[in-house]
Amino acid sequence: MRYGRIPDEAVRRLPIYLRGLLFLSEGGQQSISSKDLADFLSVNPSQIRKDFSYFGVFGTPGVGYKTETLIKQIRKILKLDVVHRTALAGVGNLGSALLAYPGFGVYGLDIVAAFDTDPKKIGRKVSNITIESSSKLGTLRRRKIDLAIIAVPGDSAQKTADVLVKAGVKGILNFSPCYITVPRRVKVISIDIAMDLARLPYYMRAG
Amino acid sequence: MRYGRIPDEAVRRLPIYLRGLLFLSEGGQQSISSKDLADFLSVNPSQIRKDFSYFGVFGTPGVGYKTETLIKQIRKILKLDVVHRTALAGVGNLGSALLAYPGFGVYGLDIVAAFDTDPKKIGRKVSNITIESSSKLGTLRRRKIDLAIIAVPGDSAQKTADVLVKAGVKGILNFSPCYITVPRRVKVISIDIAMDLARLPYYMRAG
DNA sequence: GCATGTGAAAATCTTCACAGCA
DNA sequence: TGCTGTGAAGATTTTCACATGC
Repeated sequence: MRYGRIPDEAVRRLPIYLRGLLFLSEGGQQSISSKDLADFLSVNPSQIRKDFSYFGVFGTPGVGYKTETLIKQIRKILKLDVVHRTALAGVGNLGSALLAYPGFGVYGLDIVAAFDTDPKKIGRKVSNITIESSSKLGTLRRRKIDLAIIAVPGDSAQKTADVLVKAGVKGILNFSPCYITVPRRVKVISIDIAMDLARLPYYMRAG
Repeated sequence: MRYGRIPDEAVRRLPIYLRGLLFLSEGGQQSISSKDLADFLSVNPSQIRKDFSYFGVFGTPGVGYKTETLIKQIRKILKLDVVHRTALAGVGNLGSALLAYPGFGVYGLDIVAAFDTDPKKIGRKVSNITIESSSKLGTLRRRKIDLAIIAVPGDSAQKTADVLVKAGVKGILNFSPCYITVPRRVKVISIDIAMDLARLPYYMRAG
């Protein structure tokens, strides 16, 4: 499936394309050109074609890409064609919101377990998931859970990551405002909400 | 304050540097070299020096940067030296979590108002903020609120953005899974949580 | 004719390497 | 000596432009 070196940026854009395609495919059009998609997403059409070519995704000259096929191919490249069982570590305000978040399903991601250290929370149900003790994180491998979301306070983020890695998790989405160190085989994507907000004022015009 | 064209990437890194500096300054060291900071953040020291130079931030050869001064300068560049009053649109699960989120204060960002369309929510207090009707969004300008967070469902995100822009907001942090169109003078930064998670499986090793 | 796929060019971003100063 | 600031080199990414195929 790989065609030479693939820019990380291209991987980052693939879910954007997928989201746009899913939206546009609801309109029922059988095929879509790179220009159609580019206009919709406000990006450059060549960029889209080049990105697709990195992954060996090809369309029909003079026509475009078959919408359904394209969606399937992108899903397959991103390994979203199989459901990924995901665990949540830390069921505070943010964690609870993530459990209720409706957007994951679209991408074949399913939060199937939630963990917290607070004894008061353990056993409680949030969005149909029963909160378990963090001491049970070791069961993840047996339960075929390969992704995890860290939504614990910063000071315990690294410790949580260590446990998750030991439990066989292969990818971590980190919401804590901390840099996390893991073995190279594990991928971490970090979202620091405050840091994104912190960039906004810079772009504000005077007045 | 501008020294020639500044890469967007440099702006994106500034809050990362700031976060690291705040952490390291707690240790009490008066000055810090680009290497110290780079090691701590796992980045390249030249990158840091070059980034600083874009903004006219200079250190002392042979010594480094004066920690306190550096923090102040970065805050000023990012316009975080004045408090930014921020509004939240949409007090669902995610919105509530954001209201409770402790990380904004560090960057001088303060959520001072929350809005929702659900009559059942209006008047209720969440994290000490009384939820107001979305019909009151027009009051933002008078209340000196210049930033906003969109945490409404995707299908009303654009409508909400339109109202916010009309109400004088100059920057928007968008959590809805939608592309939002605004006048050029307004900056939008979007965070699509599911999309970030969707990139993870790609990097997973087989097995 | 129309839209793809792709080398080549352009633009951008990162790292190097070193002169210069405390 | 040690670390900065910065031109220049290198690496990467984006865009162009056009030959190719439907």
